[in-house]
Amino acid sequence: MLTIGQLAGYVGVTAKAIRVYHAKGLLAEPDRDSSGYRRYRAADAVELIKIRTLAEAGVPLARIRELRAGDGLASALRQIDDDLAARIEALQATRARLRRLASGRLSPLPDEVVAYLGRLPGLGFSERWVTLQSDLWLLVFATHPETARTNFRDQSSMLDDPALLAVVLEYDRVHDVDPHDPRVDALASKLVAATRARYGDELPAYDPGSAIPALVQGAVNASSPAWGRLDALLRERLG
Amino acid sequence: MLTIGQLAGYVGVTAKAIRVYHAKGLLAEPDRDSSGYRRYRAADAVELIKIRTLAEAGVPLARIRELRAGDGLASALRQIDDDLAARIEALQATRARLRRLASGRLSPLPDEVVAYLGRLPGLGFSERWVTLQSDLWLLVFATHPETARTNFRDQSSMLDDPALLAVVLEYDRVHDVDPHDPRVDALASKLVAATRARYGDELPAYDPGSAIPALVQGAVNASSPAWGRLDALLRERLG
DNA sequence: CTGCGACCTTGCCCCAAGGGCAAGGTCAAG
DNA sequence: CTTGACCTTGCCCTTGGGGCAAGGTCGCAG
Repeated sequence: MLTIGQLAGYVGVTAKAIRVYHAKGLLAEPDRDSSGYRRYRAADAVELIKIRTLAEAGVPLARIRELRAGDGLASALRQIDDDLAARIEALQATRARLRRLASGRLSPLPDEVVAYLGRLPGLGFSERWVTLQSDLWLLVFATHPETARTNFRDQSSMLDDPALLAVVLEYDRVHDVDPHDPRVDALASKLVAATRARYGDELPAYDPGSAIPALVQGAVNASSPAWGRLDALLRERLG
Repeated sequence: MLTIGQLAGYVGVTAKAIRVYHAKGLLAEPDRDSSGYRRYRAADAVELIKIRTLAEAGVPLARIRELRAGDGLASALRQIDDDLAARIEALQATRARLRRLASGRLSPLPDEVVAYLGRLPGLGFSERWVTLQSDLWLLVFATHPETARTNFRDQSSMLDDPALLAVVLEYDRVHDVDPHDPRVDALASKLVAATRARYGDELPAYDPGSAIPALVQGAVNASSPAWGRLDALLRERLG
């Protein structure tokens, strides 16, 4: 007949854990010897091993108790197995993300982006615009390292075309006007035309599984009612 | 500028979690607007994504804070990655164990073992012996389903040889005698002779990575001083 | 202007699955 | 007989939040 410490040692758990299983009704309390010590038999070890197997699979203790009481065991086991498979996959995905986090430089931004941001004030952009652009590229480079550079070059090259530059500058400027000012509507038309000229009917798509475009646009819209309206107009007209 | 709920929604966490990260010093408190609401910028989203990536990898929040404060980041990330790999393997092992638990019948014991246990009282074995045997095979079948049957047939077939049966019966009987009674010593000699005759110098080995033999023998020894001494003598002479 | 519902704020208590410690009883060995 | 290693119960501590209360705010509709 085993003491609690021996049982714990053999099965590889702590005595405290065994007491917890007793307290939660997972494992039946064994008989006590004359001095009040719990005395276990090998059958208890079998039960304990089963409990640990389930617990290590991440099954909550309360659920383990139910399983041991009632039946429906087989289907529950199948579900636990599926769950376990999902968790393994999730961990592998996390691991991949972590690798990217480790390899991608954690320091702020690529030099070419820093240079781009430095040019903006000289071209007439507001400080607010610079901050917004900095935030945007920070986010995009952090979350889509593979495609960020291509996207960035595409976007930043717009400043080399004086006509496009003027449109973008106007975007910056309408921040503070009334949302229903006719300039907002006019700017929307110009942006639609410029976009069609640049990309045709095939708009460049971000990773559809990502919330980043929504995040960026949400931040932009929230900072000015005029920009919010502008965004609505563009959505409507570009479909 | 984002509110806490928007940030939470975009990154896929709850607002409460973000507040917790603030409280634990993981994420800097952002500026408040005029009504006291927290207002976030895209850079905060980047930080939050990094924090979540680490948290999902199982890194404790306290550790994440240290990592973000001090450096030694690269080696820490490598270690976290190793850790993650280990956890994935452990889960896969657990899954395999779970499968065995599901496929192996959970109901007590194979019929042939039940039949064997039923024969024991008629052969002259004590109730204690029957209990012990039941416990033993329960454990062995639960933990070593592949080899249990072979082991069991080997052991149970001993009862078919009248000479061996007598020795095993005597094992049962010496339970209550004094450990230094000469019968213990004599029985040890008989057991050594019988073992040598049956197996030669090559003793049958259990899975060496398992604690089951120790568990069973520990339970046996603990139940009687005479059996404890018998075990010591056998180890000495066979070991 | 006044709702209304959806948001935000802080503060508090609650959960799982034990860990750790205290205060006392027990056991085996020297 | 003492010592050290066990055992007993009871209580508080931890992690990563969840949930609720009580109150302040927001934007929109009537």
